[in-house]
Amino acid sequence: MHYWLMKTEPDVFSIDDFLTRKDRTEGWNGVRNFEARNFMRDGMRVGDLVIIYHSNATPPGAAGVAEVASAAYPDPDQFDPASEYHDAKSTRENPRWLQVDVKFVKKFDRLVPLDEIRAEPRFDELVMLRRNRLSITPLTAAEFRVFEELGSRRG
DNA sequence: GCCAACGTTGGC
DNA sequence: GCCAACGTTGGC
Repeated sequence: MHYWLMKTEPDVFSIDDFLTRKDRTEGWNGVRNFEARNFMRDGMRVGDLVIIYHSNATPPGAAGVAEVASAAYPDPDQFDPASEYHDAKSTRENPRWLQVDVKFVKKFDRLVPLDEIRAEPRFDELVMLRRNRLSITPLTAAEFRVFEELGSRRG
């Protein structure tokens, strides 16, 4: 079992949007960074747990939990010339970009804001804080539990 | 292989 | 909207 943090802009896809999808599952398309792709391809397994993080939001922060629901497979948008995610260098024989399916588990009782993530000593080694802009990062089991603790704090 | 230009991310 | 960080591209 591995743990991950995946960023999403809530204006595009938020934790609440899982509830509008079939099986509360979303294909995590649009990842266009090789390191993030490699995490999906080489690291993720069905059942891994994922913190869903809202970026470009007010405030930004951790919004809930999801789980990996498929192995990595080619992101279809890369083959679509009309898509903003189209990649002319990608072929169906040798696709560059992958996605996984991600299934809703729960929304936190409250958003855990970035300020609080930064201030938390148990997040001193958090890869998301150390690696600017990387949209998929690994978590330790301990870090995952801290997110759950902070997200379930009452009022 | 170097590195400057360019594009994107994402907090503010 | 600004801009720092930093990954990618392409000329050489």
